[in-house]
Amino acid sequence: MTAKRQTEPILPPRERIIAAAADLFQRQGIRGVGVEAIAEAAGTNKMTLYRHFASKDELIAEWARGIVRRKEAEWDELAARHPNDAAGVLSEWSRRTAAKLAALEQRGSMLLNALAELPDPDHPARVVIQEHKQREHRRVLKLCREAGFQDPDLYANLFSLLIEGAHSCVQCTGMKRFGEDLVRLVDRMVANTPAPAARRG
Amino acid sequence: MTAKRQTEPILPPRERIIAAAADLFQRQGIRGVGVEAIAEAAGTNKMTLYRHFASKDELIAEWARGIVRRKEAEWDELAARHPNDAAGVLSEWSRRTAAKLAALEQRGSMLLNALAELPDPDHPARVVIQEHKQREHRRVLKLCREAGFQDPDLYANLFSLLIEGAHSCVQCTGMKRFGEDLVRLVDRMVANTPAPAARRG
DNA sequence: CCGGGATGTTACCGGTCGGTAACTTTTCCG
DNA sequence: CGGAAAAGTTACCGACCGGTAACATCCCGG
Repeated sequence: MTAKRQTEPILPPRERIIAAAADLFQRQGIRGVGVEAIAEAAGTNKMTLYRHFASKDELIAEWARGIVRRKEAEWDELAARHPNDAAGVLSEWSRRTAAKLAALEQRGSMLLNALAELPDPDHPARVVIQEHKQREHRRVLKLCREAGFQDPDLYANLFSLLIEGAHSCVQCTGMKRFGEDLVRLVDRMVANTPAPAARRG
Repeated sequence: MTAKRQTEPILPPRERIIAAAADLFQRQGIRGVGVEAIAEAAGTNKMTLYRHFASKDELIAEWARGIVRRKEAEWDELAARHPNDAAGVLSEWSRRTAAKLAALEQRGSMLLNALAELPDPDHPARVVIQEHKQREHRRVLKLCREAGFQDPDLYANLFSLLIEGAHSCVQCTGMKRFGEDLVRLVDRMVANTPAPAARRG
């Protein structure tokens, strides 16, 4: 038995800690879970956690940075998959969002939840998330311009309101089919481009 | 000096406690403030707090019940002020929402924030909020039907997505004019009623 | 094989948390 | 005025929080 337990993935502790934190944050909330529980769930201990992260707040920020990184990579990938089709990118993004929201019931976007749980405007995670939201909105605005909307700012805000609203609405049961209706509404919005500049099909 | 301090309003402690909790919850988050701080901010002490509320969770629930009560009263008042004008009610609601969101910068809806901060599905405040959200969505759906939309379910979801999205977006700086655009979008939606049943001018 | 850095273990720190007991003071009303 | 209910005061409880010190151990590359 030289190999202790290879059942556990051989991921380095740092990434196991972030993965465990992501899981616990989602189920119990960021402030509802202690560092000890995170370390234990990661199959390690508090000391190792503090060797990799200066503080719990920094761990939270790093966890948020990972989510942001993946989200922006997905935007990039989507733009590459639909070249010269800004409307298609927006439509496909709404489709993916709806699918993701249907998968994880309750607890909408952990980025939004983190903003709600961390009111301190100087919290490292908060600035990470807000900067991401600004970049994302600029990207959406650019897409709306490329899609040829007559009022890109208005339509960019419409898109953002719909997407963020969907993330919020999953927390409240009772609103049925918000996922399908989200893509229907975005598709309807996209169909309204009067000058379908660079629309391929 | 028989009257100690009449500078403080003579509200009974119970309401002072809820008011203090509302203020602190908004500025520091629900989980970020302790009962002792709430009692002190209310000009009283922990024992009195616990004579009026069985636990912190029950205080949170009572605070949420107050918000819900006022919100539903405002819906009622709006319906009474615009009789036989469902579209006008929806439009006016978006206007009021935009004004409220502009007033309290950052930290969108405390009801949404509470859902994010209290993941436990059995938390008393959570059920209070979710039941309210269901009632509110039923009300919006009824208004959409009365307004004569061809697809009331879709438009009710659109309205909810826009409103909840606006509450979420105020947490992320950088999205400008979401308030004005919210009312523009709702008015545009309302203008789309093909059968303006009972629309008065 | 051996040495050093990365890990694991245990115990501990001060502080704060939600919640309670016992008791004193105020208030208010019959 | 009298007396009881309500409110205030102080001290305390066990549990947990984020964070650290000291030390044992493992693993891997030179």
